[in-house]
Order: sequence, then structure tokens, then C-alpha cells
Amino acid sequence: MDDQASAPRPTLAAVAAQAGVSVSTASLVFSGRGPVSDATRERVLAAATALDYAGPDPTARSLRRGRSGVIGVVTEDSLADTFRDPMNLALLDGIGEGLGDERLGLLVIPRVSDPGTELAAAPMDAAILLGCSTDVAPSVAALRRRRVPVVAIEAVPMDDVIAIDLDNRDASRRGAEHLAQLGHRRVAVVTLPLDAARTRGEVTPARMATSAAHTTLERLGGVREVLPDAVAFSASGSTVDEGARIARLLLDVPAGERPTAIVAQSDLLAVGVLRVADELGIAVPAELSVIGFDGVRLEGAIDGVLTTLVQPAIEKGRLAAEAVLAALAGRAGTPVLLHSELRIGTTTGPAPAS
Amino acid sequence: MDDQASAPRPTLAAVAAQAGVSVSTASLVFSGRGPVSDATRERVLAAATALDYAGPDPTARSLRRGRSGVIGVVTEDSLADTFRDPMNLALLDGIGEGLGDERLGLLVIPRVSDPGTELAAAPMDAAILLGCSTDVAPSVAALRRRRVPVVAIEAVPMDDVIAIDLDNRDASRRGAEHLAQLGHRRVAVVTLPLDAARTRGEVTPARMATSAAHTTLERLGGVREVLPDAVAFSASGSTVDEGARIARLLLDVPAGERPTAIVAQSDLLAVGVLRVADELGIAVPAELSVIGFDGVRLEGAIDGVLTTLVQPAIEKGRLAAEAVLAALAGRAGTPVLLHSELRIGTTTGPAPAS
DNA sequence: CCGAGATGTCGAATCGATTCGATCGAATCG
DNA sequence: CGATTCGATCGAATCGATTCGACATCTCGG
Repeated sequence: MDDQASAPRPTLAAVAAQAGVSVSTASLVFSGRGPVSDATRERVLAAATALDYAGPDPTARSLRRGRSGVIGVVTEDSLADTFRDPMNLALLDGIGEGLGDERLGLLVIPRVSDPGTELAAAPMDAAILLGCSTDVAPSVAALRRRRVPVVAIEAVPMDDVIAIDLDNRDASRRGAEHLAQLGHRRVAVVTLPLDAARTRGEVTPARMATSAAHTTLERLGGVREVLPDAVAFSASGSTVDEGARIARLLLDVPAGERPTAIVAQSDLLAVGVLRVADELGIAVPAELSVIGFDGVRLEGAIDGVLTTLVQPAIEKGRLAAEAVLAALAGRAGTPVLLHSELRIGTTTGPAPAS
Repeated sequence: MDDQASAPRPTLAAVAAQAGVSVSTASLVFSGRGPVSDATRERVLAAATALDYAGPDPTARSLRRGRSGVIGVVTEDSLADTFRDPMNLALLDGIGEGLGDERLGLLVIPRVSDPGTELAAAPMDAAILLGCSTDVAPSVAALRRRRVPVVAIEAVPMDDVIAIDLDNRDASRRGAEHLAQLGHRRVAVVTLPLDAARTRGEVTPARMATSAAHTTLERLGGVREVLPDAVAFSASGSTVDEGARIARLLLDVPAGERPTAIVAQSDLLAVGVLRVADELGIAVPAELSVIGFDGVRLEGAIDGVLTTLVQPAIEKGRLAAEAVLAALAGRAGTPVLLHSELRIGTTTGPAPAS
């Protein structure tokens, strides 16, 4: 019962003493980076077992080695919301794949409030910034001061940040062209969050000017290259509920004022839009075309196939992990630009004759 | 560019020197746990800014303080699969809630292969064992040696482990009674993994005897208290695909040999079963009743409402977090037993007349 | 005007390991 | 057989902070 309290955790020094060797030799046994005779090794290991020694203290080891074996994964949402987005899960899949058998733990850090505080407090050897739709500059600054290599997924290009980027603008443009070719002229966009406060509402030029949400702006810009007049409303997150919320604003109006197509900046948002269309009895794609972004698996959440821009999500995660490993090895990480592909499903069709 | 390489990261000592104070005083400024005059404080902070000092090194601080500010979350599956289970997401929600504003990071550690190795290498102040369906003894032993308090969710009771437990056996029994009352006699069970290897296949007495999968065995035991002859097949994980896989074994047989009801040990498994029933044209609940476990939100994955045992998942996470905080504060954590409730949905009905 | 108490600052020990260079005996080689 | 090398071991410095006890200064009551 009170063993735990009474017996202090044994240290390497205690093990060395018990085995009758010096601490340095004992250390060699556990780290395996020096020549040790078999006899000595066994004596040390026996002593460790006798004392119930659990191996070198990770904290002390980290301090001395200058490595903690931990990769920080910095997310935008709350912990659980982060993992509710299949996009992030795919990224995680890729990261796990890319990290391979390196023994690195993932420390998940929600960047919800006061950026920097928590970021600066946790030990980590490198950081991956996940889905940087809002302003990441403060976080990056905090990490840079700590000399922590940063890999950012879809962030605005910055010094000392290895970018794993996506052709957001070009892809969105292709999506918009698809709609334009189908005759759509009245198109609305449901965007990802536009600022750190995740304000919900119409995207005005003023808001765009002060926004640092790279991905959001790029995707919107791509659409407006083709459809300059497309109105846009920002969601407060990439969730089905948010998509539905914005969709109600856009669709619950007299039929004449309704857009004939909605571009959602994520598949989850698109599902929300489809759900509301269904509620309101608006036929898709006869009366309304919907296009998403990401190309994640939607597990039977919708009937048919969502027209969307499929991005190589797992690949993205894998490349991020590889960039981290490169940075850890002292090699310069290579920035990457990935490409999305338009998948035409059953949610887009010719614009209804007006 | 090469600033990063050339200029070594400044230390507290450098800041102290620059400010003309001792290291101890500088430390006091950052940790805020001693009296420092305003003038001194400002001088130190100015020096820190001048040197671009990012604050005390987390690793060094952890070593000295004996606290790393990190909670280990030990999972059974791969990283991404863990978070694909809505059950675990709900737990995470609860953990986040229970941790509140304590500045604690969550280190996610998949306990896939060689238990203990990674576990022992990462710094953490406490560990939460998530969904312990398979054998956790080795992990617990490794953590205990390191004097890391362990909170286990639904694990077999062990010394020095704070258990957050669920009435698995009783709940399953109530589910089985519901089926029995409806006249079902030929009932099959799709179980969670039965062993660390996650072997898929029929659950034989021999396998049960060597299994340490607490949750799995309890839930199965509960069913067999009512329906002793229920056959059982173990899945290799709590996923829709696994549920479907086992369901095909059970349902793709001549109609006379088919069970009239299937008890799935998780909602995800149940969804897999429903999917296969649909594929094979078996009407639910007219020809087949299906019951799940967990009561998680299934986001339109099925038509109707799943009959299932709803457990207080968020509460479970919250209690686990509170137990962790208690342990960290030196207080003894209180073991908890939570209760599930049978929710009767549209997937169970009277047994078909044979 | 002196001693008690409060306040601010400092030096030194400490947390638990890793690692560099030195040492020493044994084996190898010419 | 002496010089050299190699393998095994050890001592001591180091990683970057925190914290305890000591010390100096200042305030205030008596």
C-alpha cells in the first residue's frame, strides 16, 4: 500500500552501487551506446531487477540528450472536435505511417485560447501544425524562440516553417469551373473559420482584409476567380452542424433568392448543407448543386456520392512526418505542394432553368 | 537563415547575467513563486525580450520539479483508429472537461506492440488507460515501477490502479433479458477483442480461459447469464468493418440456421451487423434483432434508432480526469462504478415465428 | 535608537541521467 | 620482448532549471 510512498524510486546511481560499477557504466548498459562486457551488463541488469528499477528517467534523459522523443501536434479545435474531423484522422493515419517505427509520442495540444502559453510549456522536439485555417503566427513565433522545428500543413508560407501545402486556390477554381460549366451563376460559399475567434457570418471585404486564415482565403479566392460575385459565409468550424447552420441562412429563403449551387470548403460542411436541403425539400442536384472539399470517407452520411475535391490526406500526413524526421536529423525539410483532384459525384448537376 | 544554428538558445543564466541579477532571482520571476521587486522583475523580463528567451526550458523544469505536465493516454488501437471510435471521442470530451483549465498536455500512446517499451520512455505524470479490453497487466506493471499513478477505464481491478468501471455484466444481462422477453432463443454475440493479438473467430471456452480481456468477458458473461447457449465470435477491433465481417459469418447461412438476434458489444460493431443484414436482405427487426453497446451518436449511419446500452461516456472521461488530478494532488483517487441504461430502439422486436 | 520582522536577493545544492576524455590491463604485432 | 592498440571501466563535467537557507536591507514598534 504505502510502498509507493515510502520507497523512493530507485535511480541509476542506486543500481550502479548495487551492481558495484560506476554510474557511467550502468548508463552504458541502458543506453547501449558503449562497449560493456557481458558479465558487467548482466550484473547491472540483475541489480536493476532487484531494485525494481524501471530504466532511466525519461525527464533526466531528455534534459541531457536535448531530445524528449515527443512530437507536438497542434490543433485548432478542442481535442475531441479535432478528431471528429475525418480529415484530421486521415492526417493522423499518414503521420503514424510516416513516423514508422521511430519511438516518438504524439502530444496533442489544442490551440484554443491563449496561443503560446501551453505551447511553450510542453516539451517537444518538433511540432506539426494541423489544419491551419486561422492565424498561426503567434504559435510559430513561440516555437521558433524555443528552436523547435515546425512543420505546418497548409499554412501561409513563413520563414523557418516547413510547409506541406495544397493547391487550394487552383483546386477551388476547378470546382467553380465545373459549376460554371453547368450553368450556375448564383453561387454561395460556406467557408472554414476566417479568424481565431471563429466568427460566424458573412465574409465581407473588411473581414477578409484582416484575416490570416490562409486556407480559407485561398479556397475562397479560387472560387471567385471564376465566380467573382459568389457570396460567402464563414462557419465557426468544420463540422456538419456548422454547415447546416450556415445552409439554413442561405436556403431558407424564397426560392427565387436561393443560390443554385453551394460550395462548401469541407466535406463535413457540405454534408450539413445537404442535410438542410433535404429538410427543406430542396432536390439535389435538380434544384441545388453542392460541392465539398477534402474527399474523405463519409460513412453513409449522405445518399449518393458527394462532388468534391479529393486531396491526398494520408500522403499529406506522411510527408509532414517525414519532414519532422528530416528536421530532427538535422537535414533541411523539403517543402511540398500537393494536388487535389475534382471528383464529380451525384450532388452537382445543370443549373435549374430560372 | 542560419541564425538558428549559430545562436544557441539562451538560458535562464544568460538572461540573469544580462539583467544583472542572480539566476535564482531570474527563476523567481518566471515561476512567480517568490517575492521579487517590480523593478527587478521588469529588468529581467526586458533582458528576456532582448535575448529572445522563450521562458524556462520545459525539460529542465520537469526534471527539477518532478512534474512534466503531461498525462499519458494509453490506447489499444492505432492512433487514428482510436479516434475513429465515437466512444473514445466522448471519453476525450469528458477528460478535457475534467481536466478543466489545468495546463496539462495529453500524450497519446498506442499500446499496439511491445507494451512497456514506449510506455516507459515517455515522460508523464499520470496515465489513463483507455478502453482496456485486452490485457493491461504489463503496461500497469511498467507504469507502477515508474511510480506513475494509473487510472484505468473498465479494467480488471488491480492494486494501485484507480478504476473507473462500468456495470458491463449487469447491463449486458439486461440487454439479453430484453431479447429473451421478445422470445429470442437463438442469439449470437459479436465481442470486442479477446486478446492482445486481437484474434478474430469463435470464442471457445479455451480462449476464454486464457483471456484477460475484462470488458469483453464481462459483457459476454452477462449475456450468457440469460442465454447460456449464445455463441460468440470475437472481432479484432471495435469498428464497423469488423462488425460486418463477423456478421457475414453469422448471417450468410441458410435462414434456418441464422440467429434471430445478435448482441454486439459496441455500437460500431452493431452498425456493421445492420449493414450486412441490409446487404443480405434480412429485415430488421422483423427477421433479426440487433442490440449494441455504448449509446454513442451514430451520425445518420443507420435508419432508425439502435437498441443499445447507453453508458455515461462523457461522465466516465470526466471522472477519469478527476481521478488523475486527485492522484497528482496526492489525494487517493476514488474508484467509481457507473451504470448503463437500456435504450430500446427500432432494431429489436419479437422473435420471428419459426 | 535598537532589535524583531518583513522583504528582496543570492549562492549552492539538487533533480537523474549522458558523455567526454582518461586510465588500465590484456591482447596483438613486428 | 617492447610498443601499440583495443576494449572495458571510471570520474567529472554538463544539461537548465528550482529551491532552500543565508544574508543584507529596510521598516516599525517600543
